[in-house]
Amino acid sequence: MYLRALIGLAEDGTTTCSSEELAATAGVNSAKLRKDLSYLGSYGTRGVGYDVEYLRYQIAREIGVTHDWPVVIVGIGNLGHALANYSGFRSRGFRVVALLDADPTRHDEVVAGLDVRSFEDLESIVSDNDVSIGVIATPAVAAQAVADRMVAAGITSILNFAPSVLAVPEGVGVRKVDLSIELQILAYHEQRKAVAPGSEDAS
Amino acid sequence: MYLRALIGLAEDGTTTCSSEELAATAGVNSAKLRKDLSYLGSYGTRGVGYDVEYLRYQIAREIGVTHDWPVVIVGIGNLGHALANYSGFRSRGFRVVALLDADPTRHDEVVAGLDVRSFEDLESIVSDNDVSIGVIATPAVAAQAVADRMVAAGITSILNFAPSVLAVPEGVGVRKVDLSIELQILAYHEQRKAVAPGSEDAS
DNA sequence: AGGAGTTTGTGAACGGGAGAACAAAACGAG
DNA sequence: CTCGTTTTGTTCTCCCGTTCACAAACTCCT
Repeated sequence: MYLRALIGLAEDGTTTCSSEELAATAGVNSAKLRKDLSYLGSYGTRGVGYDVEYLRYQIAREIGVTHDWPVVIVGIGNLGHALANYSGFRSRGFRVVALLDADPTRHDEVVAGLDVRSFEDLESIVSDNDVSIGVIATPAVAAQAVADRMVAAGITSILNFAPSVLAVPEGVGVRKVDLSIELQILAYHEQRKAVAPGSEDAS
Repeated sequence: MYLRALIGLAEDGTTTCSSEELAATAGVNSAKLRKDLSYLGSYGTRGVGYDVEYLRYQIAREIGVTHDWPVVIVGIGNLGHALANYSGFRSRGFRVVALLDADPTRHDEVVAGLDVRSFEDLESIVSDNDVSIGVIATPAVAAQAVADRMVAAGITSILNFAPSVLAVPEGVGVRKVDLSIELQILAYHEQRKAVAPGSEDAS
């Protein structure tokens, strides 16, 4: 998030910024921002602030966006389709090297300039392209099997969009994004507002 | 998440479950699960466990999924397209009532059985359908303007997929989902593994 | 009926993140 | 050179979520 904010500031022509400004742009408290940055090193100048370009480079280096990360996406339904086309991945240093789907009827399609290939090709794609990150956009029932296969093929980080809990070996990273749970959280607060307008729930 | 897990158990024919089982299914600690459920009330039976159907209904009622929530999606690019078609929304009680885009060249399209309409129609759609939840799937530069317009139209909960911090008045709920930040977090841990294999960073 | 075995609900301890506050450092004016 | 101003880096404190541990409560078997 700080990197995003810094890129925005750089595009606006800002060369120097204080923790207060950067924190406001990123939407956090300035003390928290300074503490977070201090874990990376001491890249600010007291009395002056942070050099936007320098800090931007340091954060980018630290979090690894200087690399180009190859990614495979499994499950080319609606969501997989959108992820394959999502420009935010490319601009953040991620390169989608393959789209896989278990359904043979989808293997004719070309999505985002890539052939949709058979899930059976996973192992060769992973080893040929040195892929370490996989994205699961399948239905929930298939997610665990896909994850197992990914791990066996050598993938060590998984981004899971299926609404299921994945069991993976030690050392494999998993992050889960559940689109409808986010909406449910909003709906919950909406309901609270409607049930007890302006007052705390006491039942 | 607990509701998801309960639905899964119900589909498997399970009628009763212990906190231990449900916690394992949902991927959390059993003590945490019991404490979370205790905030809703005392719906379990000591020595027996929880009745799956009963608990399922109680959670559904509490979080508001018994309602049918109308939703508008603004920004019908790749992501908006996928969200409009995403079956997970419908099955969780959300109904997409309109798709809006500021680009007139997109107004011809029909996505997920709905016409893509002009962003100008926001106010009438919101009042006609009593919409309180809006989804922003626009580029980052447009997000704040869309949010302002949504708030003015009467929307009180916003799910933001654009990578920007939204400023909204008190009382308006905002949740942010940033797809590429999730990948960046995975890439960060990947880099750490590569730089210091099997050892802690000490620099 | 009574005891053994389970499982919930909750009080207490632990850990970690977030904000307030302050010392250290840099810069500029006189 | 010195003093005042600004802003970082860091410590201290507070608060909240998580986990442990145990009493209360329920079932089943004898």
